Amino acid sequence: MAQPKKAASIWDVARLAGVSHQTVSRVVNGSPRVAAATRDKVLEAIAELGYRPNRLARSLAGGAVESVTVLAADTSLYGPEAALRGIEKAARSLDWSVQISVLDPADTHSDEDIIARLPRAGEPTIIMAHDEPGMRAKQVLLDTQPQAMVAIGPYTAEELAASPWLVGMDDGKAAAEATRYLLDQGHETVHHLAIPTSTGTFGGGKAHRADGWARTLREAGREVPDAVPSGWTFAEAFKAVQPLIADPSVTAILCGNDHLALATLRAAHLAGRDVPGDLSIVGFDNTPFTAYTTPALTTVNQDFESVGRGAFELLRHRVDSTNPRPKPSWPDPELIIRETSGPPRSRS
Amino acid sequence: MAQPKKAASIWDVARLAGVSHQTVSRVVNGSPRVAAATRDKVLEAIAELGYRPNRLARSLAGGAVESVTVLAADTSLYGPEAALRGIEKAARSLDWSVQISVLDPADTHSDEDIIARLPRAGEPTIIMAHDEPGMRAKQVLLDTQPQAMVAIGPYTAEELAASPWLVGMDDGKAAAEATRYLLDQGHETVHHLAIPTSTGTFGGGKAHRADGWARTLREAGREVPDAVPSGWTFAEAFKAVQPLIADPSVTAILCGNDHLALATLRAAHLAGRDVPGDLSIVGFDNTPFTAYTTPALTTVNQDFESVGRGAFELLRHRVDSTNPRPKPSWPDPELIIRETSGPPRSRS
DNA sequence: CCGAGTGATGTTAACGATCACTTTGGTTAT
DNA sequence: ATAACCAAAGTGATCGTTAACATCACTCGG
Repeated sequence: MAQPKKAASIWDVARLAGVSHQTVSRVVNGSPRVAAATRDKVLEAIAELGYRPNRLARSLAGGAVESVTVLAADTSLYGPEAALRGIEKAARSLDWSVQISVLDPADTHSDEDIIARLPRAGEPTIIMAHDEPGMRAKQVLLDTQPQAMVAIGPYTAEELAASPWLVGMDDGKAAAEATRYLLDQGHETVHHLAIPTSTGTFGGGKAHRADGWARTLREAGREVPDAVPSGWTFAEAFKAVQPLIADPSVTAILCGNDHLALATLRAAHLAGRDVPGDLSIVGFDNTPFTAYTTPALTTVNQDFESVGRGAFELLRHRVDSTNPRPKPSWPDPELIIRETSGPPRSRS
Repeated sequence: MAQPKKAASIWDVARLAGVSHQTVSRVVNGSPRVAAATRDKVLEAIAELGYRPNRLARSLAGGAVESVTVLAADTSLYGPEAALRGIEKAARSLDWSVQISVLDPADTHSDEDIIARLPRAGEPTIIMAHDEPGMRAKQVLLDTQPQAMVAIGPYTAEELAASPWLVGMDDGKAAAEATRYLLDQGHETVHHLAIPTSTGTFGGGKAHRADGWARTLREAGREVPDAVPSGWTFAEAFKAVQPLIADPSVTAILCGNDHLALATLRAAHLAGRDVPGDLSIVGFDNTPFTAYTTPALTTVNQDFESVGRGAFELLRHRVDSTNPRPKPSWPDPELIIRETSGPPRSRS
């Protein structure tokens, strides 16, 4: 206890078992070419010394890679969190180790900063490119080690097919579905409270939520109101949505995610607007809390976990092309209709 | 591109710059004993080759440690997430690298499984011991490498003082404060919907939420109803709380966290019980969404981020005792009164 | 009875960095 | 002029592990 005795190495085990270190290595890695008696001796020594292999040394020595680093910023959102779970599960089932490194959204990381997150050059990496820091990180890794990276984000089928390092879902399609549903309910038009990545520097891709929304309105020959930009937090959303809430001609708001939707619901309640009578609100992501708000939020469910799984499979293929390339799949979004949406109350 | 050309090593840089590998090492690590001209040559070579030091090799060679691994299970709860942010910030500001390894709550990890999470024996580790898998992990690490671990969890001042590897907050005290508040509002007694760790195998510590609640009721001479055990999910909480909702004599429920509180609020609404008229509900943790539900949740705020920071400082002390031992501090819990609590409606 | 094959081990050389020394020159004090 | 010193740079060992190759003792077929 007072003596922080150093951890046993493969050599200590070898000495105690009376064999060479290489034989110990063979036992540890389950090589078949070890006599049963020897194996037992070694295992005994391992147990006695409490030996555990040093993963750093192992991968330095060029052993199998079997480790992924996930770069993510905001893991408090349900989508990324679920995708992460998918990656974890897929990786664990193959005995890969998974490390997560969190990018600070406030901080603007320099390129070196981002690269320094990786334990070594060429470390297999999955990037959650759903927000600004993630998209930055994607660019940096793309320039640095494109062969050992995969990014998750909102992309169309074409984009996915064109870029061998992308995995994602077509958020635009999902937004289109939600918008069409609101139109079908009889709303004149649908307003949009947009997450930061749908607008500004990084936004504008056809697979983005705002794009799917606008496209659908145009196709239906409706007026396309300006999308209202919001920050990621409840407080920012609450503030940003006020003009929409105050405007009685607004009867339906599609929100960029469920957090924005909850803030909108709250704002509507405080302003005395009835939901869904005066105003329909639709969220995005099917975050667990949405089923338990009052009224319960209508939202769009997407299978993030399977996207995470797909990202891991693709990474495995890219790192070692003997692994099969998973066929790109975009899980179909599913609209979950609950209590915050319905037909507009007919004007008197 | 086709050629996944190997990453440049320190030797490649040395050769290109016409110096020894050791000089390159000096430049990279900012040693003062390098001539300016040499430094420039080396930096140029580094830039040209896109060299980045291999962290694995570096820590193998016995360089400064400067890396923490955080073991956590459920990071979707606000508390752990905020604590993690605290660790991240503290670590980054000293240029330590942080890896997170997620324990699967469903899976019962074997001891080796948990240990295998660490990149090497002796890796400095912080464990989020707020749930079952975390508590398991704490035990395992305690047996394996107590000198390089710190655990975060609910502990009393005495427990914290006695165990040099613990950091935490006195949840019992916080629960006591919330319970006293409800009693002061005039409620006969207060019921408790408990998180799994407050009951069962791991529960029962004096710093646990359920304990603070029961203690306060006893001290006030009130009847102490059985705590109602709940799982972690909304669905489990919703189901578990039904008997309390159905019982009209129940006028106040203290919930083990904000998720349970939201489920309780939803259940009360569906059962037609008015909140806070018929029923007061108090949550725990001040999860961001609590300010935006309708009615907004009364809850207990705790400064998780500073606990995370404290954990990192303590770990630094334990790994290298020349670093000062941070004085244990338990940030004071703060009751945030919003709209789900108040005096009971007087019986007619 | 001998050479080839084979299964179980040992030996040596990386891997990419740091650490503890050693060497090389040029100043400075005596 | 010479010892002493110092800054700048190099050399070799080392960290814990795996890969590649070498060795050794058997067994087996001809």
